Amino acid sequence: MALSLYNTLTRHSDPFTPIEDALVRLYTCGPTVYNFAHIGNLRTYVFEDILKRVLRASGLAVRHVMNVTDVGHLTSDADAGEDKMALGAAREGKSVWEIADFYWQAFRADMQRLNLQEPDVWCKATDHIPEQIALIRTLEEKGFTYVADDGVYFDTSKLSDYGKLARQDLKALKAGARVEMSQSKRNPPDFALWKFSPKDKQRLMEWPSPWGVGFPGWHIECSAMAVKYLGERVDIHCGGIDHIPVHHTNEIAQAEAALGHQWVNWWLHGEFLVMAKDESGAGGKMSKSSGGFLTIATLVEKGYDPLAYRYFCLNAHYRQQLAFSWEGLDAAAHAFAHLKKTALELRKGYTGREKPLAAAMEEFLTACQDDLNMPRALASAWTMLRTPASPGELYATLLAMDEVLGLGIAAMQEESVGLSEAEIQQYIAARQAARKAKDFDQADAIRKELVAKGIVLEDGPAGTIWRKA
RNA sequence: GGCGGCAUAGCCAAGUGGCCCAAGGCGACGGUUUGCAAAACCGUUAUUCGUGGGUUCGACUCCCACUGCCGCCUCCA
Repeated sequence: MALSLYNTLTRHSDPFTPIEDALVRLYTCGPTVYNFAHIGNLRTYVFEDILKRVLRASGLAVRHVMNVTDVGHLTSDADAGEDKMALGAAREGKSVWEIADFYWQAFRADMQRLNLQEPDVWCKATDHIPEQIALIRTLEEKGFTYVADDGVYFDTSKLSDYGKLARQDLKALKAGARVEMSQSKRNPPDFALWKFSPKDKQRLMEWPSPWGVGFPGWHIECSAMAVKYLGERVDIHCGGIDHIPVHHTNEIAQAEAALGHQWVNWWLHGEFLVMAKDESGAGGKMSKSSGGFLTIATLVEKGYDPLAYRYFCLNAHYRQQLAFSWEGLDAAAHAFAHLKKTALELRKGYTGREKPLAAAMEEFLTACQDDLNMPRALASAWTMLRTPASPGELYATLLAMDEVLGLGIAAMQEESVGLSEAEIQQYIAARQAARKAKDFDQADAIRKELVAKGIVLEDGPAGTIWRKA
């Protein structure tokens, strides 16, 4: 059993070994809580959940830390742009703290609906201002910072290996720069560790610091909290692929400058969900300005089970862009419904004593451990369901696989409808009588009546059963 | 403009030198079943992997060119 993971740092897949034998220190960049998470954001969290489950299925314990970014960072680089949290607060007529709490809870609800296991530690940026200030002080003492008129900056020219994660050529970066560089920065890639509040107005969120009243820069929170909760060395740090060039690059810079040694061994990044092109030609990355903004709530309104979206994500590899389309989601929803029906059927023959089929499990786990190849793992699950074995064994195997898949097999229930079981049985009996009398018009009328109530009848060898339409 | 990635059946998507005349799912079609259905099950659905060259005994898999699409370089999962 060998787990291999693709490391952005080395650009290839390597056998994974944790620093400490049986404990994996995992840090995943969490949400900025000023709006609902869209399904593109959520794809990354599904990938991280799979990672966690595969680590556990590989016999490793995991300590998982996720941050909540509740400090109002700016909508664009440097001094331009507005505070995202303040924007949200103004939009909804609430305080920034209410906004933060509301959207954090909304995020947790989304996680629950997608069967994402919660982290062991949730940490909010605003609860860790002293830790962030302490980290900036350390950097200052070591000579990595400078104070400009609008904040304290990290001097990237002091690090010889700045940008190693993104493998960016700093000169090329300068040449291609589309953004005007903040006047106060010495080098284009320099980034703020602490920003001062504007002199003419009070910010909704600000704190005193040795350098003046203000708020922490965006990158510093993750480093400060990761060190606090996971120690000076981290096994795996994850996030979306967009974090490679800026956020994670800067996290590495500040953390390694402060610690004086390599900080994270494995960087894993999830690719984007992109919108399939529509007739108007619109498509690409999901964002508020273009390409639509779909949330779990949107999917539920349209009648999809959130887990159908999880299944949809599992059908593609996490390092591959996944094109979202309603047709694609429909296909996943059908597949998921089929799986559910199969599981409920197999469960009838399950006593709780059956063991998972060893060969099938091995094939499944091998796929999971090959850099989380869930499409292959899922394929092996479908193949397993066709192997000659007792329903109980198949169900036991499916349950074991679901430890990783997280499709909620054990919790699946026949869906309830408006009518009681006894009432439905009366309809069935009446139709049965009509059928016996060869009065098929009457039998079909009863069936039609039930369809109108959302119930479908199916005549099988064991009699007539019903299910929700 | 610079950097990176991708292109596999109607759709989604694995595979990345011989096990591939290419996994799995969805859809479609045919069959079993049914009073008719539905569901389920069985079968069929790419001799071929964007196009053109090259390397090799052998390429979907490596190299080059071309075409198309996407992402990053700016807050961003």
